[in-house]
Amino acid sequence: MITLLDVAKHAGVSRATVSLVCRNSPLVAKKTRQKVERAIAELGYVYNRSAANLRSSLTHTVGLIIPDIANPIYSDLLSGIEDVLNPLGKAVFIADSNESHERQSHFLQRMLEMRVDGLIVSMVAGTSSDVFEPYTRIGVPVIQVLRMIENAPFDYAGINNRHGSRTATGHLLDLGHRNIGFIGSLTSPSISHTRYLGFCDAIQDHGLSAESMPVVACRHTYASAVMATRQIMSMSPKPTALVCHNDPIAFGATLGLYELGLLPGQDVSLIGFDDVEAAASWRPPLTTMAIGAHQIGRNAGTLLVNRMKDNDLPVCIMVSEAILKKRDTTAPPKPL
Amino acid sequence: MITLLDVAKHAGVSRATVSLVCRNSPLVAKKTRQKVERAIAELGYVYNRSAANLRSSLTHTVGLIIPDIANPIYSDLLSGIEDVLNPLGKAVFIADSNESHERQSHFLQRMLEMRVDGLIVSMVAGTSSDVFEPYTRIGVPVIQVLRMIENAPFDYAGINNRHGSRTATGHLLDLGHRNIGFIGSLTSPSISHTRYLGFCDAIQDHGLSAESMPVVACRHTYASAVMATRQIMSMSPKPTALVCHNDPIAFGATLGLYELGLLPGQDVSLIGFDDVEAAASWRPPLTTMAIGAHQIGRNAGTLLVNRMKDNDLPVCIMVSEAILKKRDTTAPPKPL
DNA sequence: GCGTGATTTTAGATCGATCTAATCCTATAA
DNA sequence: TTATAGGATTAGATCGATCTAAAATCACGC
Repeated sequence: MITLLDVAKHAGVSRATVSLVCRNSPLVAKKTRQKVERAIAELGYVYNRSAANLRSSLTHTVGLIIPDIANPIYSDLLSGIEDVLNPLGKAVFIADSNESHERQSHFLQRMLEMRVDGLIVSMVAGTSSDVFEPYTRIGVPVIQVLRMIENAPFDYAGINNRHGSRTATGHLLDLGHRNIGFIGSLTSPSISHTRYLGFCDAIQDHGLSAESMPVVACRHTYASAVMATRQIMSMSPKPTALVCHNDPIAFGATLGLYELGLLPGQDVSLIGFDDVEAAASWRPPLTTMAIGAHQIGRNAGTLLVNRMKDNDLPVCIMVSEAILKKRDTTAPPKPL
Repeated sequence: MITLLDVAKHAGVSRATVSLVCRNSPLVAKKTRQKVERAIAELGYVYNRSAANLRSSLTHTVGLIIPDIANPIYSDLLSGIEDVLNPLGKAVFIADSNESHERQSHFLQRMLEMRVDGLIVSMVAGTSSDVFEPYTRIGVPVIQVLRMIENAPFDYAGINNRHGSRTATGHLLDLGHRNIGFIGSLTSPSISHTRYLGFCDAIQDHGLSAESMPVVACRHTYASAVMATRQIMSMSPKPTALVCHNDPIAFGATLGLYELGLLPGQDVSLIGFDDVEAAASWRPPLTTMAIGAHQIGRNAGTLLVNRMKDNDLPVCIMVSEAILKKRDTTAPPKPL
């Protein structure tokens, strides 16, 4: 195995110099750098990160733990995070907890052992802030993203779910709907509940009773959403519009409506949440609340960068507002 | 920072013993193990993987590079890989090349530097086997999955795309369709072409001319697939059935058909490829070719395990057959 | 009590980088 | 010619684990 020493001998310099070249240090003279780079190429030297990490305090590695790799918002989130961190030479390592506490703590442990410079986590529902204690003890910053623990001493980047949901519901009320159903999520109950509160806010804003509106919940599969739609459409008062916890559920709901012989946007209005890539190209194009997952990723990345510079900063909570994307699944209710 | 030495002192044993405990060695006596484990807990010791990796030859880490984290087949693939590797104590690190050669080689470099024990890669279209040369030189095994380079000296786990596509097309022909369109992929042109060849095989099996059948291609977004569908349905001969490169494109095609006022499975038959989770719960449930991505992941994991045991094994190509999942989007052509 | 073999434990060298602080150049000014 | 500043380079210690081979301990029969 070729090491720094071999390269150094071959280039006629010291190990220290080669090490500086590998790290693009401005200290080393142009000529020397070229000489060393040639030697590296000629010998086929491969940098050993374990050795580097052992000696230095930074690993230039950050961990990202997400609860569901199949949910498209997380690929947007990832690209936002990488936008900020890659230019700084940080590699982002992704792990999918799959909504399992066991898997989540396994990855937490592993990432701690590899001494990540920081951790960004969208945590499994019901996570206690205790699980991050080893991180705080060692001084590794933790950033929460999209999901958060109340009063936990960690930065957070996410959106205002309650207000977004209120806006979504308000949009339907403004169109004239008076019987509006809510399809929540069993998979992320906490966010779903917050969005339900926003739903109630809007209903009450219009002087109506939120308690009388039909509510169901489902999991994040089309089959589950189709079933929930069938269920909610048979409840009374029969809804003329549906607020869905997120876009995948809204997609399932359109399929459910098709099956009932109802046209989304004509017979029944429908609004989603997240504005995933597929929402605009769905047929009919889905009205939804854009959360800007990419930007949230950038925010999380920035929070981490700041905290890596100075871990004594006060806790920072960055909450952005969701924006209504009016497309074709919402319209005034059909006259009887 | 607490090290092995601190734990050793606290427990009244040597560093070596603590090290053995950390690695669950059967060498250490039960009593000693408990003593050490207590010390670890009391001191809040965190294992330092960089130090371990520097000294030992294995890092118990494998790299996985995929081209599109948003495609659901890769989450199935991942879970299959983890099924095999996690029980052996290997951690899988995922990176998304996003179909970019630059990103792919960046991750290849990084994973090599961290000395992964093995690499599983679904490579960007047009990748040359040269990019893996550093891996072979150092002796790190590389496994190709789902996508492969012809004649490259690496193991492969995937499916028989040509035969699967032939089966899919044959199914439509058996139902009586004679004008069948093919919607290919611009994103993975190589696989798409192979599937097109299978399409032609089936057409020719039935004594028809493949050249006369309408063919279009699109990207992996619903919008692109909707447009492709509109396009292909206006070509002549007007197809009564469509073979789609994969399920997401087939989903887009159903949306396109709805928009044209055509019912999938009644007015026009439709078959996908992959059998992603959403296919069964789609409305109408999508007929497709199941590739068993989870099992392919297990196969890739197994190939890697074998090769980690003995890197002198001859190259092994594991090609499984896709299975027809007959659901509701395929039916005999409508009588005129 | 002692030899024997199996089981546990350990000392000390080692992996390959980075860090610190010192030294070596080189160019310019006095 | 020499002093000096500043840039470029380096020697040697160090990070925290694992490995090897040897030593210590234990169990047991004679």
